[in-house]
Amino acid sequence: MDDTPNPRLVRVSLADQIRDHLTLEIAQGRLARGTPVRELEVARQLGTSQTPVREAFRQLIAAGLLESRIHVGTRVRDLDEHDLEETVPVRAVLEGLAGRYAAQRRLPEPLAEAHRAIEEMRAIDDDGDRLAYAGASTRFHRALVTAAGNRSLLQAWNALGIEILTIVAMASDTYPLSRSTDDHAELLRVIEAGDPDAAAQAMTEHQEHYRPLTRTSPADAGRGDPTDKERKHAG
Amino acid sequence: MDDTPNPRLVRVSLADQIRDHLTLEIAQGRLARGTPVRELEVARQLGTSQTPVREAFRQLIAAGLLESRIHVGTRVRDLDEHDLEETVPVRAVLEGLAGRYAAQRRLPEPLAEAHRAIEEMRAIDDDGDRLAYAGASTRFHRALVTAAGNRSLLQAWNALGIEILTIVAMASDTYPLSRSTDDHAELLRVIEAGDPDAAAQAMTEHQEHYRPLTRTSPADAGRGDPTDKERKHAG
DNA sequence: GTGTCAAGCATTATCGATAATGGAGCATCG
DNA sequence: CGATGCTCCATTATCGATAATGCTTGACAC
Repeated sequence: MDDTPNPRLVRVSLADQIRDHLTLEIAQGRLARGTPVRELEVARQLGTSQTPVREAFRQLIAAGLLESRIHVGTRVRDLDEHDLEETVPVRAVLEGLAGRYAAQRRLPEPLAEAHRAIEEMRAIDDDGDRLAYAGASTRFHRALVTAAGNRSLLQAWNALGIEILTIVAMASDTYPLSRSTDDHAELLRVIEAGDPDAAAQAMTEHQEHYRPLTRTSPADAGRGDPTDKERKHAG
Repeated sequence: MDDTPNPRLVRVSLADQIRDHLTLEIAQGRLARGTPVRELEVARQLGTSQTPVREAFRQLIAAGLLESRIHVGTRVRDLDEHDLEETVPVRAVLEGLAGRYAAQRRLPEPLAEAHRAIEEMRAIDDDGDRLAYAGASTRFHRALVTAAGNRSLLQAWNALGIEILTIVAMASDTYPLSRSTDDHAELLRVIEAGDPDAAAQAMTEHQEHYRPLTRTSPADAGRGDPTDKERKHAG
């Protein structure tokens, strides 16, 4: 029923592998924005048939990394800082809600998974594998959203395609990893302390860390984004 | 780029038709909870091949209406009141955020679409086609979320599978339609008035209307759901 | 010069068939 | 008797091929 099972146990389908492959191609710039991607062409390159490629495309379209017009073609979406930043207020309200529930319920399994993710983060140096770090970070956040024990919440959060956005963001930025790990550990501590209001606030404010990460052009700073105002309402 | 294009213009794929067909079968009780549904069997019944059925299954799994175990089988998920009620706080925070943005931006197109949806609602009597009403209601809410002008927000909201849940909920309940239409019209009025705080609050509180709709067993009332507390934080 | 139409083309959408997988039940071993 | 391994079966996952569609281009009429 959980549509995001433990990746260490499942994740065998060709579709998922193809999705991850394309994600990396895009994140690391080998597939430029606007480039057309054709199902059959990708299938040929990767030695599969069209079917799993098609499923991968669907996932990437849902995540906003590709765009497609019916019977015309699919291409790499022009994903800019604005797109990444747009997710911040949405994550803020969703994860704020998740923090509140998580602190109330403190489900052992997801919290244990969050701890494991942090261990994984700690094992990566500041100049270590940023890609692996992105994966651990995503796993941490997903664990906390899972800890809320609300299926719909997880569903909405999953739809944001955080893995993919995190990979895209981390592929180009240089946020200090060790500090990020400390931030995450603190977050988990607050949740485990069990104060829902504090947890909600901490989770919401944590999103602030991701904002500068997605802002590479100073021009973006002045845009009239109502996020800050929203944030105080989000938890 | 909008992954929810105007249904009056597109919506031709077999996959979507199959998805809607199965949704109705489930909502109207012809497919009971726990019933196994097989890709090839559905394909045979509907006179298509496995491929579009497969895509429909994916959508329904994402929406929580089906559940599937790899290489084992897919069946109708046991969707109870709790599942429906679970979506309420998530919708509350998302639509609260949407209301805030919508009031700030007041994008003409989505708001016009919201007005059209209300006209469609008004055209349906209290004892009219509840299914058509469910569609109009969903279109209204989607229009408002679209009016927020935040792609990620729409993405997360879409993932909740509101169409489907609304159909499921309305298939069995008897909420007075005319009153519901008035509620929606008032919501739109507040947004068009342009006060972000008021709009956010109105949207969030509107979810309260859906709560009793999903509560058929009094036993649910006492469950320790933190939603009420959350609501005041959600906008 | 501009609008309209049709044919060709690129691409996705769908199809029917085959391969691969996990589970259930039976036989066998300890 | 209980545990273990094997075989068969149901079902999904994948495949290769074909059908259908929307766009583009160029001819042609006005």
